[in-house]
Amino acid sequence: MYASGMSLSHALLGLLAVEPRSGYELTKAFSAELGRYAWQAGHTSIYPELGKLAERGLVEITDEGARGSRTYAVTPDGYAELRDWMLTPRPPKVRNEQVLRMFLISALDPADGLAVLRRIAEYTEVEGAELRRLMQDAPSEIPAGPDGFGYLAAEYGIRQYEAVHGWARWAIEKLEARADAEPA
Amino acid sequence: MYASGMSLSHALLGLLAVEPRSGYELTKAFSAELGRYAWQAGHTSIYPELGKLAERGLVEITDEGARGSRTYAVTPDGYAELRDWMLTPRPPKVRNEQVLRMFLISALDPADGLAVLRRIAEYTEVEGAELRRLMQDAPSEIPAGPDGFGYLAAEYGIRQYEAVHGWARWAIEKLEARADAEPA
DNA sequence: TAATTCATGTAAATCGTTACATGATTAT
DNA sequence: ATAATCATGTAACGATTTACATGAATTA
Repeated sequence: MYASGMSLSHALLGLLAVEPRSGYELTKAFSAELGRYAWQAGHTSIYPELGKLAERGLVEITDEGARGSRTYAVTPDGYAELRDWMLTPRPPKVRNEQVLRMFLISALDPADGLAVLRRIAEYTEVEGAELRRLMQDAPSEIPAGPDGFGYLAAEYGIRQYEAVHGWARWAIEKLEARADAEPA
Repeated sequence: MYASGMSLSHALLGLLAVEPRSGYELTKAFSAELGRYAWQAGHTSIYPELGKLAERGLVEITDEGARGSRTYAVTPDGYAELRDWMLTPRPPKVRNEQVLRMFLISALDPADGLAVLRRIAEYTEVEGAELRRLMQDAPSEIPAGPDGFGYLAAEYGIRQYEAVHGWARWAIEKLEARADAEPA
């Protein structure tokens, strides 16, 4: 039933399964951690997709508030669809510009490659430190309800930045060693 | 000039900057590490994109071989475009189903969430071990030329798997602690 | 009252995937 | 001979982005 480009629908089902929200609030979620590490989407794809999910009975409008806002929640069918997608392994599909740049570093001449690596090492350090600072004030257990989401995500981000930072430093060392060995 | 969904063109420029190749060989590169961690693409998008890059003078055909195969190489303009893309920071765009699943774990009930996490912990261990085994036979310096590419990529993959594995084990512990604290 | 934020939408263009299609060369 | 691999392409459909558009409620 599902073609494979359709993860937006599952992202929406997942967010709504955590907590009912409006299209506007969903849009904000995508511009936070979710969009940063996992899946990005703008309101122009979110609103039509909510309509399709509602047509298929996977979400429903549970509340209408000020300024025409509509709160959506997952239906039992929607939760079943989400659960199936989460538990069924599928061949992973990836599209990450940042990682693409890392892979293409060896296509540049060494000086340019080093410049790119140094920038990566720097921003991963800055961003990682910021996330770590945020997590210090957080509780030591996964919060129940909606906040558990951000908790898992933040820790993922920290470890992600640390890994990329370590890799960049490793690559810089390797590249510098090669530059020393074969001088231009 | 460039709209932002256009990283395929830069992936192609990068691969061709490392080494001239045919569309068929480029397609194979995308089904290896590149497609696994950074950017996936099939031959049906690669061939038309090569045509467009050639029209714009960023790549050129340098050889035609058996079975109608055409070898492409980057032109100086193409290298300039690649360099600019590599060195100019842009807001990152991410789309990764695997990571999306990780983020949505707290949307499932704890038993399902644990099942997903355990699968993640397992496959990251298996895949990481396999890559590490491959890297043991590799030289201790970045190989010059085309092989440098795979070297950087493999090390990236190893660190990536380790990071996700560590995160999954951390999350499993946290979830189990919560399950103990608030029994159903 | 002016600016900002909240809140939703449509249309055109671009991009990507799936399905379909063809034929040459090499290995068994 | 047959199967597998090499090598390229097109067309239809689906997904995504960019640009355009509107208006209500809140804050300064």
